[in-house]
Amino acid sequence: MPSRMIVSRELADFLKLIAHPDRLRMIEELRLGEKDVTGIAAALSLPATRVSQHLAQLRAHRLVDERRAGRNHFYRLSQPHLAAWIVDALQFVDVRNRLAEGDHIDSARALWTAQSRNTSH
Amino acid sequence: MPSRMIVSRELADFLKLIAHPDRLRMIEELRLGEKDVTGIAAALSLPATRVSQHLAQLRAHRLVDERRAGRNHFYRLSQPHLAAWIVDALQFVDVRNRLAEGDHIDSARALWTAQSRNTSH
DNA sequence: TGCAAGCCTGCGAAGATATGCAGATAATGG
DNA sequence: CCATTATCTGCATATCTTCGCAGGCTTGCA
Repeated sequence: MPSRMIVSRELADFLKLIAHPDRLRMIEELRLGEKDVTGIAAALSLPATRVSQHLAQLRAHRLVDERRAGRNHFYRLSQPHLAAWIVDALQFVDVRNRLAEGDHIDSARALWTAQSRNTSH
Repeated sequence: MPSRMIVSRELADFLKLIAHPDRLRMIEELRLGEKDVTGIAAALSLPATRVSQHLAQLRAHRLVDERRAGRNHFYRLSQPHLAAWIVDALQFVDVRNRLAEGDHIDSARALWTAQSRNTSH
């Protein structure tokens, strides 16, 4: 049983799970703490249905924990370090784009690295 | 222009690019140095055509560098640190699987972390 | 020059993903 | 109870990915 094949499949599933612009932004949105579905949707200007569907996927893979309070469902990262690990990936994104499109990446790194809450997405 | 949207798209593209079992194994295979297409295919027991197609994708995003010597094309990671960053992701793969399926993940981490060359894939 | 080895690309079928919409469930406040 | 708010799920369509196969290009060598 080639364990490397099994693990590479699991790893690929995990990477596919987070390899979506909305889900990446959602993960970074939860970086500093929990937030409910409507709050996430509003912060990212996405339809709540879509956010809920993405959350279902993250939930299925145990990437987020859910807490219900009244009719609101609050989500948080089950492993907060995930957000930092993702930001680390920015160093690998195509260098051509970085040079061509200016400092989008650096500014996003700054936004996603900042400790304080802000509203610019 | 919300730079966060732009970056999350680029980041998602990058993650999608590596989110494939074959490509993950190829990246780890190149961890310790360059290898030609046939060598990679043999090491991973994959058809050479498939390896070539995967390499074309990695090449298009500048994740690998190519060196031609005679009829052989040797590839290497353009950013060797990428392999280590990927191994770091193992900490995030679903904990249920880790508990249920034994230590596949730990054994793969050991294999992929080892400094010496070996032939067990 | 001709043939084989090593790679690459184009193409099409099969499979996987994304996403809006409609409908369902659950909690809250009259 | 009934309406409303917040969220979830099922479904159909559109879109993207994967992967084998056929064919093409280049280099090495007889």
